[in-house]
Amino acid sequence: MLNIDPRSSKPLYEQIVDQIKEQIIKGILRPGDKLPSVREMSILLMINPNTVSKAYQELEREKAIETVRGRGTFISRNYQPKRDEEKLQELKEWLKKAVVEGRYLGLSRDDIVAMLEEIIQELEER
Amino acid sequence: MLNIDPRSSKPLYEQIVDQIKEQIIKGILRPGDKLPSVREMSILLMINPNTVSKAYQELEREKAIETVRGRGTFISRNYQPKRDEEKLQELKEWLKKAVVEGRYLGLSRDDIVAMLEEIIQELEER
Amino acid sequence: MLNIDPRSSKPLYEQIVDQIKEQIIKGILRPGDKLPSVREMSILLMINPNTVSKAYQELEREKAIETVRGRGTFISRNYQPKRDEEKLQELKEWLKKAVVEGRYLGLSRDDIVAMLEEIIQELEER
Amino acid sequence: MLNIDPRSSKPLYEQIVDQIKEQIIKGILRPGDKLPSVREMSILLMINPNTVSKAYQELEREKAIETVRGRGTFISRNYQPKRDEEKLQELKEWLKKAVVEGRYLGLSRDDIVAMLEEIIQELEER
DNA sequence: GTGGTCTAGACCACC
DNA sequence: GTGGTCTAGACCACG
Repeated sequence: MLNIDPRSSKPLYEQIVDQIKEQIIKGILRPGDKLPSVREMSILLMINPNTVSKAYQELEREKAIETVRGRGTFISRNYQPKRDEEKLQELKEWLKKAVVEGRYLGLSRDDIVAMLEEIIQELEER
Repeated sequence: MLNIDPRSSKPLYEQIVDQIKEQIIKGILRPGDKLPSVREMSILLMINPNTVSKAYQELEREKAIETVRGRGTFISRNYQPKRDEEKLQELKEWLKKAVVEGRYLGLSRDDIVAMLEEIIQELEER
Repeated sequence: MLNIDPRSSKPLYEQIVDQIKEQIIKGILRPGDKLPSVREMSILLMINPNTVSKAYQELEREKAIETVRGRGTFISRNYQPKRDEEKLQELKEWLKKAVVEGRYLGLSRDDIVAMLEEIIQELEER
Repeated sequence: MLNIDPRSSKPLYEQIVDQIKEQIIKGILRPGDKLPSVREMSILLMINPNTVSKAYQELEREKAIETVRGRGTFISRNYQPKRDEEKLQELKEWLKKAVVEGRYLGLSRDDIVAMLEEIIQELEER
């Protein structure tokens, strides 16, 4: 279900967070769906439970998932996007980094826009 | 000249690297321009010379700058972009992260494309 | 395990890099093998951890080793050699330097070729 | 006559030393030939006279050139190669470095030997 | 003057 | 436990 690479420089917990959010966007995970428990997930991914726990906490903080005591963890039903200036800033940083790097790789302005659109396409296929 | 935030979670040396690359793309720094010496820059930014040195070495590795022994450090004159599959992958990761995050912030597909174009615009103003 | 000479003019970190690469080629270190941690190695070699760290980072940049977060550093499993024009040029420089020097030492053309073959032999004994 | 690159990581004086020795081997410079004075050379190469001086001193130490007071500097006539264990060791280091690097670039044993022979060829063309 | 290397010692994020 | 970052301060080669 998730694809974790322990050799990546991206922290494990962040890989989990990002991929779960991606799957929610894609519709693979839907509101109300149950996530594996921390313990199950840690076995599935063969990583430390603390790491999974940290990922879940982060997702809960962002209101992407909800924990119901004694029942488990679920994709949020009533998720309401709200503008978060900080996140928005972060988002722009990523875009800028991509553009600067793209320029260095010899990409044209259109190349980069096309790439972005392709990525959006992929995420919305379903 | 550079805008360093010691409280950011992004390492200081990486902030330096990113900003210098950004200024090169923007044309603020031009091929052949001399950068402040490691010592000067460390005073300007009020950080340790070793940190500046690390940033310069990283930039040199990426061929963005060149150091001339005993003379100083300069923006590369004949930089030739070359396709680097890995860097390209990294770039896509950033874009994807931006898109996923954008969705979570309630941005539409067009919002994000518009944001990207705005960022490109800013970088190419000159 | 490694043989470091603090009096050599070759930087310590470079000695480490070169020797580890040599041991990988020789098969003494094999893909998946764990390297001593930075701290352990620094104690083994009686040098500063930062110096070991610098060596490891350089090796990682060259994809000779991989670090797994919180677990340690390992010889890369799936290293794929790729042609690198620059490295190749460097390599030729070393050969040329050896040839010129050899001539000055009174070695014949065959002497030098024999020496090279002997060195290759040594590296491939296992 | 000489081809100096101030941006190279190889020290200027070493570039001079290496190239002069190379030209002697190639026969471009012959025993008895006069070298430009330190001052002339420094102007030719547009570098600091001290740097040229350091190169000449090194060449003289290696008995590749001789200085005749008031007359100038000349390629040695009576150069007698003698085995110098230290130099020999250095030479082997270069060869080894080339071999290790070559392996990493995916070169076969024969590739490397062929490269060496090609380089010898070039040096002996005249 | 320049950058490169090294040490000692500290703090941090991640697992 | 792991490696990554940063500081302070030193020494060195090079030009």
